[in-house]
Amino acid sequence: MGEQQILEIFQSYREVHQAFFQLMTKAASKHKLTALQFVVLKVLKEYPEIRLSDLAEQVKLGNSTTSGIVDRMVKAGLVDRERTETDRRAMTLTLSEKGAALWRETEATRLHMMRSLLELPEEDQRELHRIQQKVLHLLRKSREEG
Amino acid sequence: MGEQQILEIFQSYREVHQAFFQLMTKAASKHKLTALQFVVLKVLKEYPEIRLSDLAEQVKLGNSTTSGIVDRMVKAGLVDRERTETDRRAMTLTLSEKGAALWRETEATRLHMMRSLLELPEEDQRELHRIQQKVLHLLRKSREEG
DNA sequence: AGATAATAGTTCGCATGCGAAATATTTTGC
DNA sequence: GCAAAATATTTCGCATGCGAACTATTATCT
Repeated sequence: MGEQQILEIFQSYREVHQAFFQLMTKAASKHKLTALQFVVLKVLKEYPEIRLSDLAEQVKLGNSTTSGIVDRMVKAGLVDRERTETDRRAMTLTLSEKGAALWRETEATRLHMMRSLLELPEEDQRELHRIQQKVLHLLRKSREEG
Repeated sequence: MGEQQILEIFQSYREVHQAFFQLMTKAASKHKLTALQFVVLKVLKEYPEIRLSDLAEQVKLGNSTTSGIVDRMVKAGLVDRERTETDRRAMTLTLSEKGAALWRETEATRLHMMRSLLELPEEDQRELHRIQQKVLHLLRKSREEG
């Protein structure tokens, strides 16, 4: 596989990633949310009282990035952010009343957004997952080796 | 495929994309470049006198994003940006002497960076490409349908 | 217990990334 | 040939995204 092919894979990943992101952005905007706020809303619904670092882990983002996203949601009144009782370094995140209500309103939008994606055959999903893991492994190995 | 699986695919794409990006960032930083400057350097080498919109097309980015990237490269003295003779709306982009020299210096780094990636079997590359196209198609269809 | 190390979040500086609006130029319609 | 539409790029506002530096708190080591 030559340099050209590698660059093409790199760009094809960015294309798919951005297409995904734009699809979610469009869906989220119906509720005056951003794509990541849409995702965070779901995580907070599933994991009440989650810590910021655990949320970051869930959404596969760095701490500082997640902190910013949460901060904007707190300012918008969607999330309550309080110091954790048992560890006063940490923050406990919970959906506010407004956030929980908004989550319920987004359900139809979520299903509608996913409609087309459901068409990807199970077989392809498995293959995609398998190769993704392989690629991730190679990339991480390469990164470690410097 | 449920909502959960879709979100997982979305995140796995972001993970691979970011791993790629970080690998390139690390390689590029050896020459005091960013990942995208690294890519643009190569495109400008291959397509001298390219227009900004054609460069944007090549790297799969929007015009405004590409404009910013090029602007920083012009300020760094790597790229010459001039009004196109035949169409004074457009800009013609070329590597400067400094940019061309830097490009030559990056060759070893490029090859080194790609080393691990070359291990992905041809079979997997083809499968990956096939499924990527399918996913992209589904995403675009979904986007158009609103 | 007190110094030291580790951990959790936030803030900062920088670079993407987009769409919308603005500017300059060219093309089209009549 | 001139008004209107189309096109190329830049600028703007906003939201990611990262790592490094900073603050506050907790854990560890002796």
